[in-house]
Amino acid sequence: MGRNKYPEETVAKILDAALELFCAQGYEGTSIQDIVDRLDGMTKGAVYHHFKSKEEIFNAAFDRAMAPIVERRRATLGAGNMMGAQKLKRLYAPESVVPQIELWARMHPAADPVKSSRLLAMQYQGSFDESADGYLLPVIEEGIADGSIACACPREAAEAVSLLANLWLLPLFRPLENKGRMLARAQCLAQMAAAVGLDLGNEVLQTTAQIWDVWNRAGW
Amino acid sequence: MGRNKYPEETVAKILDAALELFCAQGYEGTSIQDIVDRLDGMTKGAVYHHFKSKEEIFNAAFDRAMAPIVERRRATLGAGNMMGAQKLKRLYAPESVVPQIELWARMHPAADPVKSSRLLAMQYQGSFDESADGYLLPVIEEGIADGSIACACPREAAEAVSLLANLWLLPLFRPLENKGRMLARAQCLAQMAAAVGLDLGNEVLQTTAQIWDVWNRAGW
DNA sequence: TCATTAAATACATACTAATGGTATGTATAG
DNA sequence: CTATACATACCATTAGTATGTATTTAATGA
Repeated sequence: MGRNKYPEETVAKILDAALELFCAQGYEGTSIQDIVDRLDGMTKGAVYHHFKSKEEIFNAAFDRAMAPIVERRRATLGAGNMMGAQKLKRLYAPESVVPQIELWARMHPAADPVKSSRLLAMQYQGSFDESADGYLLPVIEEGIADGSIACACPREAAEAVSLLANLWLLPLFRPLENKGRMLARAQCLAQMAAAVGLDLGNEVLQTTAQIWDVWNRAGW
Repeated sequence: MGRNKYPEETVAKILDAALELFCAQGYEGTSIQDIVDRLDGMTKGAVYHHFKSKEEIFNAAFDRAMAPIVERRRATLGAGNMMGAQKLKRLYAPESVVPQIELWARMHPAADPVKSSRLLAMQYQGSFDESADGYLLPVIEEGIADGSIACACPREAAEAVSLLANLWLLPLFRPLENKGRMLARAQCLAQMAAAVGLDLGNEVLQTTAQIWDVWNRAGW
């Protein structure tokens, strides 16, 4: 076959297949050939025409999947009529978190830290760069500036809360027996956050309950 | 060469080389051949005679390195003359933590979550299984039983504190600019722990300062 | 506006080097 | 003599590359 009129469809197919496989089998557990095999009839040449390495495919796949979530959050936080403290609560309200969870649920990452080590590293780094530095810290600083938040160590609080929210509250890479334990984690996190000046809001428990349901509805 | 009179020396050499390489270059970044090349004259046959897979070498290397630390901690916590609260403080006192840090400092893991993703996964899993379930939760429960600790969510507190201590306070896989920021993390962690009933002790800041020094003395 | 052509693009095919692991051979210790 | 501690030779899989080919698109000219 020669060239395709709509190469972006090919790219989309590659990224769809890659995302699913990387989630289910991990980075090292997924070969380029595995991806190619899901691209009815296409070959490795197509893949390496559009992407220069496995690494690039991995990043592109997740960037693409995350893009709508990121955009949504940007829009939510962009509104100028909220104080910092309000925005903080918004960040952990169902309407902000659930779409993200639905994405993760669709992606079905393997509940095995070793198999998912690459994903785990991504989430770990993202907790600092994207969550903490990217939006949580700015919101906290906004809150401090407008007087709605009193936090002595904004950066540290942002990092700790992000890390706990992403790698502990969400049971992405380790199974969690039941809803009760997840709610306990949420409660615990909220208490710890409050101790450093961050009120995550009363909705956190509701949010968590919804997360659990979304998670399990997806067949976990 | 035929067989060696002291095969355990061979095993030790393999594990030493493996540990260093896995830390510096990561799991996937280290090939069996890399290890073999450090075993003056020996070949892959030797390696695969003593270990059945790369995975097994990885685990054995870290188990061996951690063994004295684990033993030491067991001994410390075994003493029956301390209350739970005391033992908890002991866990975060310099004499308990510094040996562990010295080990990590010798191992020099790459400060790059992706390169170190496998190590990160190990630490992540260890934070639950070894740290939280292994010794922190038992100590907390002991403290609750003897009345020295009041903690409403022991398991959750143990997990959260372990995770933060291992993956955040210790800057294993991400560089940390200066001592001040590390102390700020310690302070923040102590505050958060206190909020769920865990008093890590006044020594935590001292411990952290020492950790920083050990870390940097090792050429970070 | 439309045919012609040149160039860029979208793939397919064939290949390479490196890798984890295995099968098997051989010398030595016990 | 047998089990063990290696060495040697080999294999299948993998990420990635080099190159070939068909088709789309852009440029050209009338």
